Amino acid sequence: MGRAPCCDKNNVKRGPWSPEEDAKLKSYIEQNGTGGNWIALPQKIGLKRCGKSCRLRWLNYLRPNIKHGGFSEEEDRIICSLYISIGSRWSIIAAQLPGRTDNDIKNYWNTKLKKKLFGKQRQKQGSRKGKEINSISTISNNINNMNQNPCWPELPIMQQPIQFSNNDHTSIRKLLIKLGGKFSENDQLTNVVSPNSQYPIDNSSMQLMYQNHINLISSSPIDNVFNNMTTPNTDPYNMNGEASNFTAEFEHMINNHQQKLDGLEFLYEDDLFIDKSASTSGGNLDWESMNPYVLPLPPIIVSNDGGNSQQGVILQEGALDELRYPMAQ
DNA sequence: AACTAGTGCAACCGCCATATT
DNA sequence: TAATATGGCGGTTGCACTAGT
Repeated sequence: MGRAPCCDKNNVKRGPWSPEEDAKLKSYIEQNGTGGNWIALPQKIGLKRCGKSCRLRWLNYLRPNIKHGGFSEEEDRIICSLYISIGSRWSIIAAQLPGRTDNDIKNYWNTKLKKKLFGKQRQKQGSRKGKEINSISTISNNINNMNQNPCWPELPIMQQPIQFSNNDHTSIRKLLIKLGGKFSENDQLTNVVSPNSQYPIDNSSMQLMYQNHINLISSSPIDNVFNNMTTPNTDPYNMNGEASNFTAEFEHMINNHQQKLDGLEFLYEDDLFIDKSASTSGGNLDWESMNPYVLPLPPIIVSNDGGNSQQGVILQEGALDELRYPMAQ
């Protein structure tokens, strides 16, 4: 038993919007707002459209300050780095790109960026001995698998925001809540302390940690982003174990989630840096020991008192593991 | 000129989360 | 508290357009 449809599909118009419909919807919302009820809106203004369709049309096309097409190199970098970090959370990615809609970014990724990155990789692949990638569908299947079973630990908290302002953490907040977290009263990501209390951290530290990661990608031409993931690196870790090397992150991802990477061999050729044997022999590396090499693990409070005593991001018990080891869920 | 394959994008679908009754 | 309505999101589809043959 499915749910009743939100509208009578036989009595609503579908397909492309006419300029008249656009004008009706736009002028009504500009004058009256949405009224908080999209479903009722089309009847109010005499449109034979589903409320959801109206909402989509407004958000993706009619809303003021929408940018279409013409993605800049900088936007490319941001999209790629966030996609690599958090996967296909288009709404969160869109929140970092003013004027862009999630739909636009999704389309742009699916039609251009993905091919730009993975297509290049494919070209490289073709010139190598050994494994073959025969078709674009193999690649897209691989990407789909990655989406469904994200291979890397999800660390969205520190990685997402381009700017760590005090008043705009909406998307991060939503994601955290999705992951089981909750916010303290003042609703700010400040004064966050790790469970082991070794990293008291403030906003600027968070900013720095995040930028270390994001800059690794965003400082390079976009075409090099993927190369950074797979090109052998003679010094994958720096001596301080700082979280500044994307290759290390990728290695970690592969080492810890080998079983999830079936079919992704094109990402890690035999002659690359990865010691696969070490990864499959039951030696799941502990996150804490790996972490200094990989990514700045966001310090998180595990709440034992319902989150009343401290400011910051407070995760319910169990949510921490889900955050750190999503594959185990 | 006609056909085919590829591309880009708007719109739809279905699921899940949240709000309301 | 359960049922229902609505919002929001990511995945997918359909179609117009373009390029290649």
